[in-house]
Amino acid sequence: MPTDTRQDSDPVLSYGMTLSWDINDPQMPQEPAHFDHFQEWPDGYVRFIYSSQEKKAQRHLSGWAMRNTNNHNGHILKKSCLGVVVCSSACALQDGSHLQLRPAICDKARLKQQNKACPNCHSALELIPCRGHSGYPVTNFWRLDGNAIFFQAKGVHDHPRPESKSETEARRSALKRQMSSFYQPQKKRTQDPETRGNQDSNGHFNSTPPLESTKLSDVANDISCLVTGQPCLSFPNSSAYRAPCDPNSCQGDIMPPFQKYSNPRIYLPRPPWSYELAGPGDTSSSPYSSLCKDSSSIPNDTDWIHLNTLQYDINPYSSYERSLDFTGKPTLGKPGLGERADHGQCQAVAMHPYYNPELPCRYLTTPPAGTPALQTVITTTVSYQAYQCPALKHSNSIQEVSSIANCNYASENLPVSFYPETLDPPAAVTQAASPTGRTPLKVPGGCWTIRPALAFPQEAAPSRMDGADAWDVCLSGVGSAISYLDRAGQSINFDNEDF
DNA sequence: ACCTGCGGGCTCA
DNA sequence: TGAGCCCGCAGGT
Repeated sequence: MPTDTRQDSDPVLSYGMTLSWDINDPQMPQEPAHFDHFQEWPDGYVRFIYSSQEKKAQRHLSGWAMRNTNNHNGHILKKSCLGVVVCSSACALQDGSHLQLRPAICDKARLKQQNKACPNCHSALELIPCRGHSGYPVTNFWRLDGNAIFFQAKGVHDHPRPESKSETEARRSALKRQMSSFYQPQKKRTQDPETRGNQDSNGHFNSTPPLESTKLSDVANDISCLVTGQPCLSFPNSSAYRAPCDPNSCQGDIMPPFQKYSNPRIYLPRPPWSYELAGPGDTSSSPYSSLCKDSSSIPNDTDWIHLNTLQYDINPYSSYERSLDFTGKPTLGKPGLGERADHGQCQAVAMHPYYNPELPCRYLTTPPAGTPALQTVITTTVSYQAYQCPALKHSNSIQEVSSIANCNYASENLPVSFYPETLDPPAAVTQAASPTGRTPLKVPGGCWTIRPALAFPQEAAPSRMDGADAWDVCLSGVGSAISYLDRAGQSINFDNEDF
């Protein structure tokens, strides 16, 4: 039975955190009185206790791309984060967003995934490894004990969120359903020359061969990177996309009823913020309608169409979490990049925009020698305050950046908003901020913000660059976030012709 | 094809 | 010894 709202709405008071235990303890808390609601995006040094009946917990699911890691303990399942796949050139989509693909769990599949070119700029795709745990990937531990599933996370993800697992699964299942009805209409359509090869003036996709000459399975795999049922980038009725429940807990679970749309063959990712899209309902004038007319314009590799714009991990929550005295053994910081050579990231350090030394970024930062691991030195005071989401393009203002990112955070990364009474984002934010007693204010346009007064402890370290720069660089999706705000304030207007 | 869990084995501190 | 990683295998979807 889940804990009451109050408990879960407070990271500290989440039931798992109220009890003192460690995943490695010989004896786990017996007969837990309460269970936490499942957290799809656990971040920070958190612990949860789930019911053994919780399906997602049973499957050890996570929004993060976690791969199994052998810890030589049959009773404790350990998983480490794979990070996120991005374009090596960090190319911006027309709306300013960036690729944030979910790394394949399978090593082979992941290599294959990285060998693909970014269809947006034809650069290589690169894997940003997670180094959120003292230079190592964030690890999650699962342990079944009695009627409880104990979950413990160690580390703070230092990369954007990938596409969630549930999104991927839902998209694939949706794709399966669509593929059956796809082939016939497509076959007919390819006989119509007017419907082919005229989607992209840059030739990015217009050379895509007809599906008849393309393995359907390939198409399926590629399209599988499209999102779950977001039809043709149009939002026929934005209200249909408003999450009927918390977007965090329901990511991918709540599938837009795409079947009802007239042309459901092409699905584009549902950006995180699509949950909140409440703009003018009719977007039938979307430029993407042209794409929808012709499935032959489906890019060979549509992985890139993952507009995870706002999934940057700002995590005031995590900062708060890190201020706790974690029961785990502190881990001294380790050199980050140097030890990552085996991950093939050295080159990325030199080439990858995310690692650009001239562009201070969390991905680049290496814990200074002698600096305690981040989880052990947190004294971060997260000052929640209202901040107005700016409605301007690509600003260098850290405040604007952070506010945007936190808009997302507030709506999506709060592991506390899993209750019907918190389904309303403002309510969720309010609850999230409640530990500090500070309540965010609603921003015109429906964007709720929580702005941390301080950067992360890492950023606060002497060796780290100015926090504003870091924010500015790392939050590469801000452009699209702002664009979204623009759109939200006006109308949903996707105009990426590359689609 | 891919995900997932398991487990052997290696390196390093 | 513990942590982290790599790899292969098997079962499932």
